[in-house]
Amino acid sequence: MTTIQDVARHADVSTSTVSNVLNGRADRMRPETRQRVEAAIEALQFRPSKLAQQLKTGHTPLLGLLVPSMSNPMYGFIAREVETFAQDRFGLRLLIGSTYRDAAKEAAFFEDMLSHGVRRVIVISSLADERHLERAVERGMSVMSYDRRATLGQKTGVGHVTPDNFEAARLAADHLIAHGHQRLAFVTVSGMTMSRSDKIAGFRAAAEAAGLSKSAAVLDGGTLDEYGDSVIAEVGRATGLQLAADPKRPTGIVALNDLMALGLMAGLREGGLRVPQDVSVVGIDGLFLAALSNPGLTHVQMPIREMAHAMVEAVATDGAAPREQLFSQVRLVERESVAPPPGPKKSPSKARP
Amino acid sequence: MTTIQDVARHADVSTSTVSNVLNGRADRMRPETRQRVEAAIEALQFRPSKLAQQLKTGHTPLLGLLVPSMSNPMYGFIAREVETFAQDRFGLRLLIGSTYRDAAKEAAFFEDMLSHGVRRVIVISSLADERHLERAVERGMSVMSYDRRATLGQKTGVGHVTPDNFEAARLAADHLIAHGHQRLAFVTVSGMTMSRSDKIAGFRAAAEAAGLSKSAAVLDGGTLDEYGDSVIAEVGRATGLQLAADPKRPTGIVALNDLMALGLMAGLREGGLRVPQDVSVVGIDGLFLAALSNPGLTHVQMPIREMAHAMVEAVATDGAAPREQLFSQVRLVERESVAPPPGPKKSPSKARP
DNA sequence: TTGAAAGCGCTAACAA
DNA sequence: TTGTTAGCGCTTTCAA
Repeated sequence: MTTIQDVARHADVSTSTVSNVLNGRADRMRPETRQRVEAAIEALQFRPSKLAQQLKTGHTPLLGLLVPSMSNPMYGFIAREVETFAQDRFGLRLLIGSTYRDAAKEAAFFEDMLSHGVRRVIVISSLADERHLERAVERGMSVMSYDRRATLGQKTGVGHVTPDNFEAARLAADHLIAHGHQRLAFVTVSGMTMSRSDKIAGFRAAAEAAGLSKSAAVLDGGTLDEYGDSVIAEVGRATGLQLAADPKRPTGIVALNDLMALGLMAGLREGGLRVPQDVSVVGIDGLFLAALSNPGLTHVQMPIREMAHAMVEAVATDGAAPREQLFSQVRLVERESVAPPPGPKKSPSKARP
Repeated sequence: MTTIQDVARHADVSTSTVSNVLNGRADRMRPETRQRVEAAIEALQFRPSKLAQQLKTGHTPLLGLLVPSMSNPMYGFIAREVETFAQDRFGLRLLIGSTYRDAAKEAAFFEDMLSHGVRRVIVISSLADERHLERAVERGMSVMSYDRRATLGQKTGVGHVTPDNFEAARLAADHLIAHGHQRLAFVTVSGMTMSRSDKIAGFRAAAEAAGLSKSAAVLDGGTLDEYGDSVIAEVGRATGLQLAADPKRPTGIVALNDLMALGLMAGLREGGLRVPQDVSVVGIDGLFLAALSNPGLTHVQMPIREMAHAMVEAVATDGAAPREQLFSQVRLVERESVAPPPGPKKSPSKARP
């Protein structure tokens, strides 16, 4: 491996001179010297070891990203946006880890990041508390958390970026209501997270505003095991199957997210129901896969890219970018999974009971 | 930050003694000494800096993974398997990069890996030549390439793991043929890669064996732009739409991969055709998403996890594991996207012309 | 059984 | 304008 010493020798200068050209301090030397150094670098194909640079400076151009599972298309998309932006804009490479929603794995990731000298981490966690994140901050890390609001009135070193989950679910429920649905349901999985409760609140607010509180239910489809990605679709499918067998089922359903909505549609179909003729479904997220489903899934699009960029900016510019952000640009994308409710119902225009 | 010096001072020993307990050489000291050191480590919450260790030893417990795009569910799945296995089995963390199928980005990734001291890299590349990989090997890297066979008779430092693409496509085409299809097509995108040509060969072999060569076509759906993941589904959809308008269209289609198959089905549907009543579709890959589509996508399942593990093993054990492997355990998973061809056709049992 | 010391490749005072 | 030098935190001879 070529070192800075080799270059110095080759160019007949000292290592500090080489270091100076490496670090943009070429003004401190004669142009001729600089050229000799550059020629030597080129000739020897010298690439400074980031390892050594890091050891010396304490900084490493690495960004840590912790997701529940990389194979979940949603997290995959976020990861891609984070990686591309971090690299193009700040020259940061991405160190990624899947936690499978396991606290021990999450803690181990932080330990490793620390010992690797990584001081910037973005976390998508569904863990109940944030204490391990706080501890990382105390140890000198800059950490941004996705999809969790800051706990009210609690000062923290951890920054937060989150979409407007309340509004997203409200929009989804409203869309169903506007089509005349009166028996509504929000389908989720076991375990309450901040974003889930925000969505539920949004869903309930829409129902209430339409005077439908009594016929709006929140359905818990079951537990997510460690692999939480294809699994969430499975939970959706099981729920769909169950719903199909229930004569008092809702006619309009808001799903926790797109993957669950896709599973739900599959389950409903397996149970002999048609979407949207028998049941309407709305997802939340904005996955491109929603455009491929049959029927195309109507969903609420979250500003994923913007949020990914905001998180990168926050950890990369330490302090210069806002660390608490709510992204409210959620919008409904209409496809074919929503229609008026079936049967002898009033028409949408006079749907109020 | 706590250093080995702090620990040594706290335990009243030398740094070498601390280093010895850190590296499992506790036999070289009195149990009492060892205990003092361990107590100090615990008390100070000391975690050795991997940075410094790396600089000294030249090894870093990092694995590089280069994929075309992390947001492609297929690559996301591979990435997850690679990461989990590398971490659980070898304690390796994952440094990941998306290339968007761009040669410059790919080269830059290798440069960075090198300067970070990363010596193990797994690459999923669709670039035409492998010279940049060879160069990395020459510079001391251990690299495994996915989905590309070694070029025949060319000795190389780059290892290869690939599924049996020929067999996968053959299986898919055979399945269609067994259902009585006579007008077959393989739908792909522009640009030939090794795995694509293997699939095409397998498809053709099946057609030929059934005496259907003349009515088996290879369709190029168009170019993949830099974002090649949702895009491949778009290409599929466009192709489906086009096919729907063609009265001489094939009745049985093998898609390059599952994502393309999903897009194809959406396009066919948009064009007014029903799958499988009008056109049958078979995918290749084994994405869990295929189970959610409507109709459920029949596809050929590749042994992704096994291949991911094999690649990790090959780079992690340098030399101890085989570096050239073909995974032949491909199998057809039947769902609902295949049926006998429509119209006044012979029945499947006497389909041979 | 333990410690002193050299050095991995680099940066950045400080000197010259 | 250029060079000398002291580390960054660790591992590993070699000596005591």
